[in-house]
Amino acid sequence: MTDKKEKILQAALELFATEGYNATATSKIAKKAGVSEGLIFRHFNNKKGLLEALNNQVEDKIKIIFTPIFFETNSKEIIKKYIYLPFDFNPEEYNFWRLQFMLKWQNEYYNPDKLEPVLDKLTQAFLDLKYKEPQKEAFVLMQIIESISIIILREGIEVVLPYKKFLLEKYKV
Amino acid sequence: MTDKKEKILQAALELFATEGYNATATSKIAKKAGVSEGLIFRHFNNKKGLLEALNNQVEDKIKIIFTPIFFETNSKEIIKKYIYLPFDFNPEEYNFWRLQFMLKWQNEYYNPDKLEPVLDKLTQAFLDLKYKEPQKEAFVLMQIIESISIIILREGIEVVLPYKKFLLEKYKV
DNA sequence: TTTAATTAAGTGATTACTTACTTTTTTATT
DNA sequence: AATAAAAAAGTAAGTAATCACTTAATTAAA
Repeated sequence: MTDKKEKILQAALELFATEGYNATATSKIAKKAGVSEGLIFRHFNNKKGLLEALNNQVEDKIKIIFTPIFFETNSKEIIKKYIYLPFDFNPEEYNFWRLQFMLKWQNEYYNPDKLEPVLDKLTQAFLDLKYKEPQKEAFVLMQIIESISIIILREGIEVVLPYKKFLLEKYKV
Repeated sequence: MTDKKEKILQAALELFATEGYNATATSKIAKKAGVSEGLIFRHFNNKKGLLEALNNQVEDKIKIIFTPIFFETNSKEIIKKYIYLPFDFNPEEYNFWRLQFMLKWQNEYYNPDKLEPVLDKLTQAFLDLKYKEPQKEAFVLMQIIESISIIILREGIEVVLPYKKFLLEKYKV
């Protein structure tokens, strides 16, 4: 990937994540990236291609984040590591995840199955820990962690920092 | 409010909630409402005015939804009624709430204080029920209910219907 | 010397919004 | 109740600005 192509992606991500996809003009992206507007279309065909290039990174990033959990065998550790997730987000990637969460509202990009393996892994853990309804426990915990992720991406981590300890104690992990 | 003004608001709400605010052209709203485009600007000054007119309804609607909870004195009933909330959403108002949740991603319209009285009421209930950290319990429950609300608005109520019973039992209400 | 990267200057289509005008409703006066 | 005047509701046909995207030429790299 050339230097300028990278710059374009970076500028697009920042603008899409803060102003929204439709509100971001390609001219603005070019200006921010310090390139001519035409270069965007040489490298990415059209505006949508830009968004898709950003979206193509999501599977890799999800994999990176969840790999330590998938390799964990101790049930309490699985839940513990999962609770840690949003608090360990790399701030440099806030924009990336912000965009992903925003896109959930555009049906075209919404795929609820993406996190099914995670649900399964958590369900196994709750089952092992003798929870009565492990699948539902897993689902609810995922909703809590998703909510906290969203708050962090929108308002920063400070507001929800106390809930790390609270959740760890609540689930006794 | 005249008949056509109402039609414009209704069309705008539907389009904003499904396609997004920026992706919706005023010409499209006029077409859907069956009025001339100019009438939109006569009644609402500009496109943003349309959005603000819709947003002005939110305080009233929040009040309507939460009033039964605020008048409840029995702590278990408070939590019970709160858990019921998303499952009792009026489908005719799905678009309205969908738009509200979408707008949360645009900083301009995001106000986290709006639900503080609800947090207080739930905190009181958890305190009364001898929970160790009532304020945090209230916060987490609110996140769960918000997540479930979002799923209902995006995918329909069927997917999360089993969690009604599950949550009621989890909180013993 | 061929290929790829890059740009400046366009393009037609669409955008939010305006203007000038007509129609309908409300108000005031006989 | 009838009528005239004023105000509000509504429309058709614009407008300039901006949009995503293209073209033709230039520069740099392989």
